[in-house]
Amino acid sequence: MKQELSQLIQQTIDLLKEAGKLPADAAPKIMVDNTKDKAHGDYASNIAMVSAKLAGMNPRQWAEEIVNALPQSPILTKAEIAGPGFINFFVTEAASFAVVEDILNNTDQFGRNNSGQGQKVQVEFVSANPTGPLHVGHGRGAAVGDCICRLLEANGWDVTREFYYNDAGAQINNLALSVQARCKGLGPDDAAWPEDGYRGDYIVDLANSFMAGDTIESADQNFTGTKDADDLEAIRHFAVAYLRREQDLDLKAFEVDFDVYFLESSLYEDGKVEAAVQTLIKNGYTYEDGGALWLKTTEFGDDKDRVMRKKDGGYTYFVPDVAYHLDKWQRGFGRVINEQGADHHSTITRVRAGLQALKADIPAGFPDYVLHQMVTVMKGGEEVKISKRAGSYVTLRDLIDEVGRDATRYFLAARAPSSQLTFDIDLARSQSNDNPVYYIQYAHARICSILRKMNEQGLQWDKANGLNKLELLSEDQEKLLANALARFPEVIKVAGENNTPHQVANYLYELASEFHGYYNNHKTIVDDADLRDARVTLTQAVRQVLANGLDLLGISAPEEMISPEAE
RNA sequence: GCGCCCGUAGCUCAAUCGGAUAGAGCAUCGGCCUUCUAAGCCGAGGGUUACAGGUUCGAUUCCUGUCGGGUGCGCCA
Repeated sequence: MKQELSQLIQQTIDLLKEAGKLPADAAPKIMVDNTKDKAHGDYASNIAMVSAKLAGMNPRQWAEEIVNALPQSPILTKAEIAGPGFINFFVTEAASFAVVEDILNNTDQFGRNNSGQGQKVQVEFVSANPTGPLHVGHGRGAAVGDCICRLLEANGWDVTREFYYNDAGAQINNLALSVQARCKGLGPDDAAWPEDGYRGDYIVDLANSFMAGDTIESADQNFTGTKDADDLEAIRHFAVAYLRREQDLDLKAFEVDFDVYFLESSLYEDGKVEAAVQTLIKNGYTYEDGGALWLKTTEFGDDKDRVMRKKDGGYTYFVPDVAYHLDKWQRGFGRVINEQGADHHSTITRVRAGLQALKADIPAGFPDYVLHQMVTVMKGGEEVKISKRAGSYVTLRDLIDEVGRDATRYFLAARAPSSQLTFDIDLARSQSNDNPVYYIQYAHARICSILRKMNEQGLQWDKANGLNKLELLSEDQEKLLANALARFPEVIKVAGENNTPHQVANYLYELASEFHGYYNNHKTIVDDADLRDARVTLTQAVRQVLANGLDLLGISAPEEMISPEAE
């Protein structure tokens, strides 16, 4: 609808140019918005205010010129000038309800577009170190990252989901030492306990498993505990495999799947780290100082240069990161999005600087970053800081166990990533009107129940008849519902462009609210078969959009709700 | 000290690349269950959008500064 109106305005602008009332080279940006107040019509445009200067008139006068020049259109009943110069469009019932047929014809494809044109995009998210169970922050990354992927797919992109494992380095060493200490029966309070060792209960389980000779089957390797507490190398491999499996199970419970698991260690094995370093040296962006090798990141906007190779000969973490992102680029991903916690912010400049210094024709802004802020978990009015299993943090599994997958996904994805998030466990687990997840799902279930109820009464929904009789929908709320449905494609587009899945969540809440209001005020199963078919048809369109939207969030669309009493 | 994010109703948050009278939910108060699921609906009160300037037809949104909260600032990852 907005598209049609935009075209109409464009035609009008062209006519006015021909009439000499606008400079021929004027190209004002045409915007058509939904109105917030139905007294302002169905849609509004600010075109007169934007282009008044070009026409040398005040906005209201100019709006009149535009309205007078508007060509006849079958979708328009009238256009009014209001406020400082808005043009308010009132569209016909037929035009408003046309979206219903569109939805029912396109079913699960409705709202999607092909603006990505099948181009490859890679999204890296979660990327937790295999040193413990996933925590809430990883959960937010998983929810936001997965929703971003779903949005990109809905916008026609060819998406690869990737998880980067830091399976090398000091943290893993620390992990191995911690497990070894547990294998030897030591606890965090013992003098011989490794400094900064991992203290969580899962380390005990891990040590027991190793000493029991368990076999760990993870995605790409099997490892059997050697029961030898002195074999640190065996412990290291076993621990990584064990925790990778644990994280995989967490992600599975969250229904987040990855296409590629990329191991940091493979960058060393394949010589890609060394190759990147040699290129940086060759390009003249490095120097030695104090026994270390430095990268001149200041030439690319950093506030100081960074050490690449430490005095002990090892590389700092961002060096394999640079090699990794070069690899992404070489794999043909013209667009890469990294979803990670805001505490990794400092890496952005370094990685981008390193990529530029490689002189590989990588665009300066590559890759894109979506950073999410911290999550605070509340329960019983108090902040929850620890879980038994992990010790120092709340795990993703804790949340899923407490409130379920759907609610966890919703709450972690329903806020702008750049905002700090308070996760209220009591709210998320409440099966009541307080809880937006259930509110949206309930709207979907209610619509499904309409068909069930009709079936019980021996009535059939005649879809074709319903589509023919949409003109019978004369209630204000019906038109508002249709206008809300028509917004869905734009929500997908905007949320996809901005990597803001929370906009989908907000939209669904609004749509559900519109529906509940309509449902309570107007009976759907009425005696008049034509009106009944028309109303059922409208509600089925609502159901379809709710289902499509919930799918974008990775949340189920139940056909009926389990009543609280049944639990 | 420097970088980044944030500051909107008592609380949790929205506000469609700058649009009309800043919206929801919770909480508070008042209505609605012989009627398709009351897990719901309708209504009321509640705001100097932290503060001060600037840009313009118009600012919660953009710019500058101040204050406040968070986070990062290692030859750790």
